[in-house]
Amino acid sequence: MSDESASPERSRRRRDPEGRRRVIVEAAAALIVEVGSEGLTHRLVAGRAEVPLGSTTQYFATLEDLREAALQHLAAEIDAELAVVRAAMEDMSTAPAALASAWHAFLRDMRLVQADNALSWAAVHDPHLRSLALRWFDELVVVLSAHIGVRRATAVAVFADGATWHAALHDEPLDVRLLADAITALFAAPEPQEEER
Amino acid sequence: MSDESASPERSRRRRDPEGRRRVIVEAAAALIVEVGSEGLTHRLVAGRAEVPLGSTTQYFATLEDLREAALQHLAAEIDAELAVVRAAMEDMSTAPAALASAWHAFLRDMRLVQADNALSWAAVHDPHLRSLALRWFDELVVVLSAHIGVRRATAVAVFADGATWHAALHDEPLDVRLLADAITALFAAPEPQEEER
DNA sequence: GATGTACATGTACAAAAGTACATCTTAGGG
DNA sequence: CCCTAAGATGTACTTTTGTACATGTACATC
Repeated sequence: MSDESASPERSRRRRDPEGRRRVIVEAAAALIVEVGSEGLTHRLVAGRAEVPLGSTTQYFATLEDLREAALQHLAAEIDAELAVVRAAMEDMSTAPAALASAWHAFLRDMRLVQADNALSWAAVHDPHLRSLALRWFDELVVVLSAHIGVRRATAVAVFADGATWHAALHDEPLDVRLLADAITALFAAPEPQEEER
Repeated sequence: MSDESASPERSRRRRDPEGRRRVIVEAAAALIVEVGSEGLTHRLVAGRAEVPLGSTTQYFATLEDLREAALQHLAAEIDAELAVVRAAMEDMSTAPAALASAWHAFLRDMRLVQADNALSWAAVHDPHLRSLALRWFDELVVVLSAHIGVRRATAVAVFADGATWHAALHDEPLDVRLLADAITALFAAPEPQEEER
């Protein structure tokens, strides 16, 4: 019943290696968001990307390679969203509320939330993906550290991660007020000396 | 190379429906911790439980049923650990530090951490598992709410969840001092009136 | 316009996995 | 001691999947 042949005339498409590769990666990324990286199959990707099965194996030697390319694509998308968060930190006086607002905006994008979930889960059992999964976490800590120190920054990032899972499991983000209150509190948490000996 | 026939004499074991079922569920639970609920297969479970393939299909009509039984088993284990956390809340004066300490103990048990990861991930795409995955979260919120209100309790639970993922992705828990500082701060966060209109 | 190369496409094949089921064996009642 | 139902076991069958590869075709070059 699949409309694989929706356009009976489309017998063969133009040659476009880069475009083809892009389409495949994007389809794989979308599928990972929907079914997880473990549910990925060549045939699913081919169907979603509307390319023949053979194309998915031609551009990626193994399914694992395709998976990784797709996860990298998702990580980049998540990372792009962090630009907003970074901007929220410009004015330190409004930082906690602005950060809460920026994070709330991120949480409203279920696609990104589930992308992060998939990436984190995949990284748990594949250390090779750890740096990818922790990219936004580490960057967030770096950005925040300049203002509130490493330990408070880490606490805020941990809370942000928890909020992401909460949003995924409740199909909607926590209200921005709660985020703001929590982040404000964490900004003011005690920061013990790290260098004391 | 598998020592499937370690005891050449063990041609057939005694009849023991309940024990057999238990062994299968426990093997499945252990495997879910190791490879995730999506990596579960009848043959993997049979191998781990050292029972014939047929036994895994006899006690569970479908693999999905076995998966769910195993996840339920893991949820119960996690839940049991919450008893310690509950105890930490008895003396309110030391509550934040005691809670941090109890949670740190939980995070040191990688098996439980990864069990929680697997459960959460599975629940993201299977709403049927949501209540199972949120069991400890909801219970923690209930316990904390009595002392600090729903909103602060939720913030603490969200942080705890984030800390669980952090531990999983770093192969070790955050230091107990950071947990304590963050939880203390969240205990003191502003709690807006919820009923105001 | 010929031609060769790189890409597009369809098909085939072996391995893995879910499931069904026929066949044995145990244990408890007659 | 016999007999039968419930459980234990091994195997076979079908579907799905990763991957290889043979073949077809567009496009740059001459």
